[in-house]
Amino acid sequence: MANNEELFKQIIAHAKEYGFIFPSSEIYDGLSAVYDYGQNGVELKNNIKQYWWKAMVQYHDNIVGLDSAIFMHPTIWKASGHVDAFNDPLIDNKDSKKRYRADVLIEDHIQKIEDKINKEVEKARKRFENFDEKMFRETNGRVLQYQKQIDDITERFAAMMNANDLAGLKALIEELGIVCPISGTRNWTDVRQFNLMFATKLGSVSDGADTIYLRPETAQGIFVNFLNIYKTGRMKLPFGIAQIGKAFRNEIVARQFIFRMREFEQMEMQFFVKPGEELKWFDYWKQTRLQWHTDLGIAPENYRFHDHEKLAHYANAATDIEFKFPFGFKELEGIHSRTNFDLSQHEQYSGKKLRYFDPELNENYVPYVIETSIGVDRMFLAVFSNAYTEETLEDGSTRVVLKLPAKLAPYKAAVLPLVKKDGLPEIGQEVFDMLKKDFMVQYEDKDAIGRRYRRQDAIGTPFCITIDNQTKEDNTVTVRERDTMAQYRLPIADLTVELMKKLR
RNA sequence: GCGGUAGUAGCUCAGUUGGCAGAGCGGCGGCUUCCCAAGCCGCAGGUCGCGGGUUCGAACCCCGUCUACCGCUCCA
Repeated sequence: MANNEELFKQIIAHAKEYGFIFPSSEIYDGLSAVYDYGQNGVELKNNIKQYWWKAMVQYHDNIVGLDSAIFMHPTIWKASGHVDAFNDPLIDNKDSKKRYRADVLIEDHIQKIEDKINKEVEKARKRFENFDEKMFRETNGRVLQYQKQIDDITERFAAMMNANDLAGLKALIEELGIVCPISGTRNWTDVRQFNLMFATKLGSVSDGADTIYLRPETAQGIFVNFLNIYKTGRMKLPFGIAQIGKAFRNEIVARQFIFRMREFEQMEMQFFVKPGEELKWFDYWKQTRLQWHTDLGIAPENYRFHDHEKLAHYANAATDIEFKFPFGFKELEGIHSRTNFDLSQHEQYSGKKLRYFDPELNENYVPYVIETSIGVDRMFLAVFSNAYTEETLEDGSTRVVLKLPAKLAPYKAAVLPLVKKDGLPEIGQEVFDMLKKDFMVQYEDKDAIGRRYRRQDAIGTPFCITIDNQTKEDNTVTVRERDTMAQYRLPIADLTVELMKKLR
């Protein structure tokens, strides 16, 4: 495990040293869990997005794209459930260092009192023949006393939750004598609210509802545009809407480099299907998405499905594609069967009909949805950490090479005159000018050739094109492959076509 | 948020008891070189994470703080 920690640190250091990822605001001491993508990182990231967009939008005639705004009407987040779900009051026990949801602690306490009532009922049932449970519950003194406690607590608890009275919740927990199940003490911190949505203010929304949120997921932008795209695109079920965009979550703890950031980017596709067909399509997307990953040439054993046992309230099936990161298998992509929950919620909150008219059945209904959702940054980390390789060569020397899938590499080729004289740089410039129209290419003529190869290895450039004296005679160049270091000669005129072939 | 560990040049790291802030690699300008880093010459690059305190004097001691990594916790 220590080895993996060391490896992860080296990967992070490499990402910085070679212009892939920098800590945000670094000259001001940085900003926790925010990162910037540097000159090579932005290329790799863009290539990942393009690979996804092509696979989803370009290769499916029934999937279209969308770029919805980050700002959205605040009611959307009430409809989606995020306003409530992202507002948990949390409290820590200072002795056990464990954190709990304050509302859950109180609910558990209420449950304990209910258990006591049930015990009384069971005792009585054994004692009396012709036991009338309803009568007993309504008349037994001890039960009534317990029930009164429950009613009191529930009433005050509900009022506090509605009023967002955090100090009151703490007082209630202390008053009820709730102890930490681990430490057994009542040594609690104050109750704090962790709202996982970032709020900001918009100038003029009616009725003082001027708080708006930075979206915590891109999916809702798709749902609220369902009708627009269905109508204007003349879409027929099943069809999908794909979107790539930033999302923001005020994570309590954001950690592990770019794995969990406060500002991150998602690639989401919502696939609308006929009710009853959702599980068929769920399986289809499960396989299709896994295929997308393994098509990159990354070993399949780095991936596994993790099917959810406990489903969210809106889902009737869910799985994660997990990837073997340097710190273990973690979620890379989620595939969820979200039923018609989201569209139904938006129907209810907006008062608009979000329905599909099915010409075959001659009736309309709210479509079901299969969601595929992958984090761009997590994909970046998966590809990057998988590519990072330290090799010892036959002659005992070492090299660090990023074995990136060629189509994702920041630069596709480097043009390198073998020496900086004899007219070779001039030819190199011509080759560079020819290739740059179709590919990201680098030209470099400083330092010994071996050193330049190593530099290109370190940023994952799959091909190095070397100009030598023979080039002047027959217009051929050496192509050197990154992973094998094998070399072969090609006519300059064939370079573009050959590169295209290799990058498909 | 709690605990542990760390922060000195772009990177990796030395820095003795408190006494002129260093090395290797890398970068830049040259030289050399016809195929895989560590040949030669030269140059640039630092408020020792930040703030305060102790001291004649602080990279070093004390306090605070920020950031990162690991563990706990959280993750519709």
